[in-house]
Amino acid sequence: MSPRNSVLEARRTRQRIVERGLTLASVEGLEGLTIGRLATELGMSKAGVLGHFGTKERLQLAVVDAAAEMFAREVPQRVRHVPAGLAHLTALCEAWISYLERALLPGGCFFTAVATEFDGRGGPVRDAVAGLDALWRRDLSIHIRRAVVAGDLPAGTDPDQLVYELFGIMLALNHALQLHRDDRAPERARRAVRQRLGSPVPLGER
Amino acid sequence: MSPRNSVLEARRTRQRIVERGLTLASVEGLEGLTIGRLATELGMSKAGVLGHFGTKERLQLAVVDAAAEMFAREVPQRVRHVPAGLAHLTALCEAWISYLERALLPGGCFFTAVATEFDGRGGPVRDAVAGLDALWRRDLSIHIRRAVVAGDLPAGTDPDQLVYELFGIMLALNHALQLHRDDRAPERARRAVRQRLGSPVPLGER
DNA sequence: CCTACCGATCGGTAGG
DNA sequence: CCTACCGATCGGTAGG
Repeated sequence: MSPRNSVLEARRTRQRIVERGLTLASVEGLEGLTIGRLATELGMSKAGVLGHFGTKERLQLAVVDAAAEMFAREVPQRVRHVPAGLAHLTALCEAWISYLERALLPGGCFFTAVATEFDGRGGPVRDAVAGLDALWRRDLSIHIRRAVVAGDLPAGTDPDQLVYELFGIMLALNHALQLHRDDRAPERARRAVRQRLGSPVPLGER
Repeated sequence: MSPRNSVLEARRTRQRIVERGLTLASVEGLEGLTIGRLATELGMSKAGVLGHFGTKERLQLAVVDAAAEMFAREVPQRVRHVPAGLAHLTALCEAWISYLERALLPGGCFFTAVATEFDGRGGPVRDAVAGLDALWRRDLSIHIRRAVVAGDLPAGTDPDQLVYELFGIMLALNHALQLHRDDRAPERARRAVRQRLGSPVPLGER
């Protein structure tokens, strides 16, 4: 309510908190993300941080939203110009691998971390993560179906099976990168994707 | 030091603590495993619990050990009678799937949970988990090499690539079971394994 | 193995 | 957005 802080400035502060929270949570987890530490790192008071959200759970949900936006920006939006079907699916997988490889967040894939952290519990955070995961699976599934209809994937392809296997490839990539810092893992992920989807059309020929 | 508590009884108490700790940690994580909660659930004092380990970190390491023993008992030891090579590898994968499917621990695979929880940090707990993970990969790799030498897997097979893909299948299984309670996931895992290793020898013909 | 205690930190609130 | 504060819980220690 200080006259120096306009609504716009408050919104910017909120965004700063959420962005720092996302970075912190990727390493410490969403439960290990504490208001006190966040406040210290931002040079704010705890009450100043919490005031933007009300409760820790709503802060966690805001961080989940930010992670979803980041993933959308880095993966699906990067390839939105690629035609639907197999080409799009292949481009999505490459963008997904690249996203994990570049490690934009220090703790690796935020959703993998939060999914394993919250999968044994109930509550809105778990529901939000599960919902986003399901949405993403559906996106992949749609492109697989298109590719099958177009004859670019074998007619007998089971979309859910392929989604399952693609998820496995990416989970294994995140695991190898984060736990073993194995820099040959991205290459293995690409090989595994290629085996399932075929070679991508080279950039120059698109 | 109470005369009623022999060394043997102390060891049994220690085991009770570790077992309960393993169950708790599979849901709450190794950091979310608190000495106070463990004490309450066991009807003990905090000091009584901590006395067996000295520090929380050593309690965490004891829980990691117990998880490794459980996994060894449930997966490799169950198939130790199966001949080395492809048959053994196939049996290992089936035991691994079955282990995840039966969900002996309420939070799913302990190592997946702890690996993602600690992969962004340093310290002995992370090192212990990374070491066990590497050991398990090596076991799988050895059987793959044997199978290639015996001509049961294609000559060009890259062992590390196959280990990578098998890990992905199991990580995806744990993910689907825990986050979505998707009971068709074990079937998908089996199909994916079959595609890579071929059909297992039926039980009756072994 | 217990009671009794320590300083630090947790999420959150009151009041401005 | 701040200071000042709340009860609860954290990991850990002293002493028996």
